[in-house]
Amino acid sequence: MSTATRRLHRYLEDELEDCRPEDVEDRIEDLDTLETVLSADRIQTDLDVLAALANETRYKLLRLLVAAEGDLCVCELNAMVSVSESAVSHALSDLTEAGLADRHKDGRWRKYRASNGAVALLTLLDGVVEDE
Amino acid sequence: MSTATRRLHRYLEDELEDCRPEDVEDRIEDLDTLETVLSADRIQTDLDVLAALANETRYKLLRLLVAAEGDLCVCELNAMVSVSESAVSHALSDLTEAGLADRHKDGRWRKYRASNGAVALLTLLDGVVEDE
DNA sequence: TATTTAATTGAGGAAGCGCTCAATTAACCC
DNA sequence: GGGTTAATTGAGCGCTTCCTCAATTAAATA
Repeated sequence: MSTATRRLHRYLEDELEDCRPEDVEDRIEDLDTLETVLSADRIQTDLDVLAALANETRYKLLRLLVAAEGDLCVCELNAMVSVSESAVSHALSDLTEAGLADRHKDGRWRKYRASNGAVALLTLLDGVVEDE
Repeated sequence: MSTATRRLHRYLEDELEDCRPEDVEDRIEDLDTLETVLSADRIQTDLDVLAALANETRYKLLRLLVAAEGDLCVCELNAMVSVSESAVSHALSDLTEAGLADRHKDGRWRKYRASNGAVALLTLLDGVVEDE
C-alpha cells in the first residue's frame, strides 16, 4: 500500500464522523467514481486546444481572426504582431492543426479564418474571465 | 517602411476592386481598429488562466475539484494522480494563484475546492470542445 | 517538549516550447 | 522558362516548464 493510500485511509478514518470501515470504503468508492472524469482521450482533446491557446502569438492571432469576422491574409496578420513572418506561419499552422483556424489559398496569398469552435471558445472565455 | 507593411500595401492594392489610395487607407484603418482587441492586460489575464489549465496535472486536479462539487483534501487528490506529492502541491499552488482554486486549512489537513470561475470555465469548455 | 505526519518550498536537471535564420515551395508576371 | 514574391518548412538554440529530491514548516499527539 503506497504512502498516498495509507495517508488517504488515515484521513478518511479521521474525517468521517463514525469510523466504521464501511464508511471509509464508501468514500473510497466515491473517489473512484470521481476519477472517471479523467477519461484519457477527453483530456487530451482539451489539453490540445488549451495548449494551442496558451501562447501569446497564437492567442493574439486568433483574437484578431475572431474579431475580423472573416478572412485575413497572412500579410495582414503579419503586420499586427511583432514576431517574424516565420513565427506567424508556425503559429497559424498550430492553430489550424488544433482546429481553431481554417486556411485556404487565394492566388499567391493565403488566408485564414477562425473556426466556429474558436469563436465560441474566445467568446465564452470573455464572459468567464471578465466576471472574476 | 518594413517588409510586412510593404507587403500589406501590395496586398490591399491587389485585393481591393478599385485601386484608389483612399480604399487602401480605409482598409488599413479597419485593421488598426481590429488591433484594439489586443489590449495588453486583457491578454495577460487570459494567458495566465490558459497557461494554468494547459498542463495535464493541473488540468486533472481541477477536473477532480470541479467534479467533487466541494472540498477535497490534498491526500485525496494525491491518490488520484500519478505524480509526486510535491508535484501535486506545486500544481495546486499554481491553480490557486491563477484564481482557479481556493485553499483552506482544516487541522493538519489542507483542502482545496474549485473556484466559481473554474467551474464555469470547465463547464463551458465541455460544451465547446464537444461540438467539434 | 520531542516526535510524527501533512503539506509546502526551493534547487536542480531533463524535456519541451517558441523564436529566428536559411532554405524551399508555390503562384504570378515578364 | 527565369525572376520575383508570399508563405511554409526545418534546423538550431535559448528559455521556460514541470518534474523529483531534499529540506522545511506547521499541526497534532505522546
